[in-house]
Amino acid sequence: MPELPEAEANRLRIARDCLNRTIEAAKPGDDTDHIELPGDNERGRLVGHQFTQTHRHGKLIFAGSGTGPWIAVHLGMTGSLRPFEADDGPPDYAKFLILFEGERRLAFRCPRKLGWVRVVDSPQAEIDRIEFGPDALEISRDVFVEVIGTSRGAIKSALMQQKKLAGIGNLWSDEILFRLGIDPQRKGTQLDEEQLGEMYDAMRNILRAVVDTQADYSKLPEDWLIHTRDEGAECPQCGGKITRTKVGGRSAFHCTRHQD
DNA sequence: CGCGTTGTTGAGTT
DNA sequence: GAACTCAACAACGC
Repeated sequence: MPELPEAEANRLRIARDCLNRTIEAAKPGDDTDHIELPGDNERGRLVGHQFTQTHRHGKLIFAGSGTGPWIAVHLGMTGSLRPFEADDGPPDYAKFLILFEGERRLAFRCPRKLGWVRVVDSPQAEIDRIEFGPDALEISRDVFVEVIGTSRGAIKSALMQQKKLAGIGNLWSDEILFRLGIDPQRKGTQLDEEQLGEMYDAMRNILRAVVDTQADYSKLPEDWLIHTRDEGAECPQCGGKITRTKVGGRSAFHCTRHQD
């Protein structure tokens, strides 16, 4: 589930259903080998506190308060946050559970165990520790142009580097380049200032649009790549052919006719 | 059964 | 030495 818009949709679920309720317990779920979760001490720190605020930076999700500890959550490839009622039971693959007063609970689902949960002092402390760059929806145009325009590697890889720019992953980097007609292999240093400015605008417009749907892809316009990410598919913009290649070790989909 | 996977990391290379 | 590349990680679904 997880790039910036998907993380934002998950953050919203905490903000909507899990604030201002005293935490009675926090505990690991089933089959938690090889996944990073808070230990006894960290879990104990949460008890008796409430979450009163949430925050997101790139793909990182936070919940906490002005006076207590925070949780930091990274969804990995397949993670999600699910508020639920005690009567309904936790979802499958729940790896971490927070029990609030009353019946409300929060589950961290993570079927493939590439995500993690930490107890931290503040969002900023964790963002600094991980050395993530500016959030993709917060970064200024000037900084974006500088950071991406000086990247010597593939433009797609540059957009996905969280230390340059936090929040973009494989799907939305493809969508941005598809919109602009730029080949994912092109180098950042080959793009002029005008192209970089257009990229900044496209990035913001695309991420905002996905956030607005709460990452429900079926609500996105038909001519987006997201609906056609298949080898050999017909390009919804120009009728060209969608091709899968490898860029920076990841699958990249692009139209061989209008992206160059 | 083999392959691919919306993420990151660390070792190796330019 | 910074920037970059790539295989590895875990485990599920097709």
